[in-house]
Amino acid sequence: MLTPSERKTLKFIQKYCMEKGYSPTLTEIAEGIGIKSKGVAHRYLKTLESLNMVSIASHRKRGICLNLEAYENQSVAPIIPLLGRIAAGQPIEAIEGREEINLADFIMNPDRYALQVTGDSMIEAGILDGDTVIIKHQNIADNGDIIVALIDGIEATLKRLKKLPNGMVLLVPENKLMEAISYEAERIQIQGVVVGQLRSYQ
Amino acid sequence: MLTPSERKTLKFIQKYCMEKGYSPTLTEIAEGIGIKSKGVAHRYLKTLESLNMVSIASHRKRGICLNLEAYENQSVAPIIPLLGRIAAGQPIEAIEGREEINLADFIMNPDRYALQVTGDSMIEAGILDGDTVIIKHQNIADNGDIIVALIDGIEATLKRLKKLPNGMVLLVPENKLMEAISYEAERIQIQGVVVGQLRSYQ
DNA sequence: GTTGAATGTTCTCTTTTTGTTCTCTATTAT
DNA sequence: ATAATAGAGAACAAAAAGAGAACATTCAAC
Repeated sequence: MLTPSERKTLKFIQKYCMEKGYSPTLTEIAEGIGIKSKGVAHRYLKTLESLNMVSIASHRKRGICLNLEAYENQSVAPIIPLLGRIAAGQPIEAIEGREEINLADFIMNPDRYALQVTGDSMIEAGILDGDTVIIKHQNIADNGDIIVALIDGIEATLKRLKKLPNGMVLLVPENKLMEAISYEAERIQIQGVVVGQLRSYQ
Repeated sequence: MLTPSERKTLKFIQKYCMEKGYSPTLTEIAEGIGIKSKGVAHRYLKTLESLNMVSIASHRKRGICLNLEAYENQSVAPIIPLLGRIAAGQPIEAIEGREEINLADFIMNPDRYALQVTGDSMIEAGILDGDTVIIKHQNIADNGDIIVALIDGIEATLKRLKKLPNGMVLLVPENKLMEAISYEAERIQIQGVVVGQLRSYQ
């Protein structure tokens, strides 16, 4: 059984690794758990190692490795429990099989990047002013995709793509107050396709 | 596990390639990660190559290639580059300061969980059928919060909360086709507050 | 082709940061 | 009193970071 300080140490390491992608130094751990001595932090770490909670690459800097099996219940990976499905007028319905979602799967990929959306042109597609969209970098897109389009090499805009049979493309806003505009295909350069969207209410 | 400098190098290359469409030179990498020596940059690159994160065409100029597959299953921090702000009719505007978004911020706290939304009751708030919402578990909420409400201990629903002065609470759907319904406060139990929302288009 | 600037590669060196191992002290529960 | 838990901090070893020189190779201009 862990002592409170050891538990605190483990929690700190978990959080740090999750946020940064690499493990903390002894000094950072000491600071993180509110003590001044890295020697003490080292001692806690040794205990955690002897309990197989972590493994430590000797003398390597930032060489702490969380032992996932021992700590399955603690979410170390960017995973949150997916409790179920909520619909108006129903109890929350549990989802069998998938019990958690991994945010990394959701959007992480090296050719993805994020853009913050300004304006209301896509509100009827559920993309609001201030939302963040995840873009996959690619130069072609399918009909109906929401794309980042570069018009005449200058203006950038987020619109739904519609290819017209006559070599024109239509950029369709999802907002009744705005008009779709058609362009000659040569004027439009596709910079990427929206593959995800997220919003924070905090 | 990568050292912070190696990670920084990888991130820089990733961003550079995304923006320019070709890989940076050693001098550019050195400059990009804030050091002066291209020899050092080369050393980091060699480490990344040995970890299969990138492949390097020997002696070729700008011969760095990101190794997508290896990068994927690597447990990296859930961070993606935030390239800028997109508004209709403007070039993409760079955001100073924040250059990446950390998905872990979304979910760091252990009292968060996810729910998949069914139904259209919140579409005017940009929460569509099939979206996932991140819920912070708490029993009280402020006026205007979007909450998971349990009605009479049975039905669960996602609505915006409005407290009425007479001890009643109003659960307001964000959909013109639906009616807000008021309940005696005792019948409503708050299960959590929506702190985030995400959607995948894949 | 030849040439020269730009770039990649390989080193050695120094400095800084970090890990490891101690010893000493204080507090608390049994 | 004793043992377990906490903490401070010194001293040393080792790794990582960085600078920069020297040389090799490309590649584009001539």
